[in-house]
Amino acid sequence: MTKEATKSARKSAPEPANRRTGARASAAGSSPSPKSASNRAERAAERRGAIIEAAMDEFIARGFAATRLDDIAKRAGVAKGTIYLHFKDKESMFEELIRTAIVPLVTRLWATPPQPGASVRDMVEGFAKTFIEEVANTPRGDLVRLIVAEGPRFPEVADFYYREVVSRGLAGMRALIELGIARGEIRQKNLAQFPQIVVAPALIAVIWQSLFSKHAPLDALEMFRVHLDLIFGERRTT
Amino acid sequence: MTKEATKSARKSAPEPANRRTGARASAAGSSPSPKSASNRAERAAERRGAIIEAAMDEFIARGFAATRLDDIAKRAGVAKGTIYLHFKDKESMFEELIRTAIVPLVTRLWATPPQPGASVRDMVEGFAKTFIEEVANTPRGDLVRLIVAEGPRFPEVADFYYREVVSRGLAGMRALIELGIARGEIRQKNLAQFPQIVVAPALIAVIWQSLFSKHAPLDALEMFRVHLDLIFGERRTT
DNA sequence: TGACAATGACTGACCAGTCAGTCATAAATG
DNA sequence: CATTTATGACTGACTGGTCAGTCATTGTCA
Repeated sequence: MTKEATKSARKSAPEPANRRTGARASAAGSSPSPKSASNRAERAAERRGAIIEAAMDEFIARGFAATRLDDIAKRAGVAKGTIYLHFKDKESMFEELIRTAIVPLVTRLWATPPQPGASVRDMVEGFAKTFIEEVANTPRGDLVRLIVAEGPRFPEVADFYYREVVSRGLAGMRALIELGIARGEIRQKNLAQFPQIVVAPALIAVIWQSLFSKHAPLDALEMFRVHLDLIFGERRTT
Repeated sequence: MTKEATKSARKSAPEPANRRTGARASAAGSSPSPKSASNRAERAAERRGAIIEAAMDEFIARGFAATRLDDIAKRAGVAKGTIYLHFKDKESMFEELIRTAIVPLVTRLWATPPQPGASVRDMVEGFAKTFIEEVANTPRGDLVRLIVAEGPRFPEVADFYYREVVSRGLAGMRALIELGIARGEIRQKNLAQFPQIVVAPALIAVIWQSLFSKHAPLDALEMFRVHLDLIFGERRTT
């Protein structure tokens, strides 16, 4: 080791890159005071947010074990001790992180406009479109990969993910499939037993983007459409 | 940390379980015995094998960063220094490990009896059956998860995996799909563009087994059959 | 000013990688 | 063969660096 330590630059992960253009800095500024966050509680919340965001980036880039709290602190623009004012320890920080990140993600996904007149296919496709645009093709997708990666070592996280995302998501999808069957849009009745099948290409897309996209880019949305053609029958106009 | 260290028992991962029945212990006895490894080179190879196996278990259970070489050594019944007689360092050990584990895995998978008279569906189903029985429902499946987990941090591994498994596997699947289309077994012509779709449920199965099977067991093979029904049309007799 | 927030130097556990020494085996010798 | 010498696989205590978590000190708000 010794000098290896220096070789691959001990910098934080890849880089903030797209410093979330102060969006949050002002986000806290819902208060009338124009002079940024002068209020104590506000500043604290702001810091906490910065820590969470920084930690997210680092954990995604390096995984749980290889992430250093010093790096998180540096990236968040905060001293290491500050982290411990907000989180008990590294482990619970990780768990809480995932939890707080998933909720808005799922909310966002289920916020699809109901569109009463739409066909089931359109609903599923709209859902997929949102997922691919908002998750698979963005850093959020890595969150999913992170859960797959660390899940077995963090049963709490895996359980939470199963309860809040997987089981609900599959239940919702199953309902949609049953609706599709009832309406005659879907032939294959057994499909309702395995909603996973409908969702599978979405997961593939997430994994593909973070592992192989540099070797062979994947048009995830088009792939999903072909998949839907299998389920609902062709409809391509192209 | 402090006492945390003790809490979750610093034991190795889950357990060696099948102590390689003292093969070596007896070797120390009278050497003339032709059986077991009495020869120097043989013993070395045996040790190397034990290290690889132990390392595999540990890496799968804990991920790269959290795995301790002391644990690998202990599990392999070898001193830590011995590891360095066989591998340059932890990182290259990990890479070599994956490489040596994948080759036989892939070989095994492609060793499906060609069965000249079989339909394309039967071929794909046979392949899936092998995969699910030999990979998804066994510890080998965790190897796949390990690659997904560590891939981004080990570009070498990801590249290797793409070259040796993904691109070949998809090419083979594409050929099969085209055959299916030519034979009229498959309607959906666009499917050949995305062989990933055919394979997707297999990957889902692997991930499901290691993350969620305790919450809700998944009959992977049945799921795959339903998926094939989508592609080839129903055929269920059950 | 008093109370609380933030800091970052510090501690101690931990662990990858090393290396001087051991000893079973193989080769050389009588 | 029996005995001595050479080999190198194997060992595990040790080193140097790293990093999670602490806490005395310093800064800031109300």
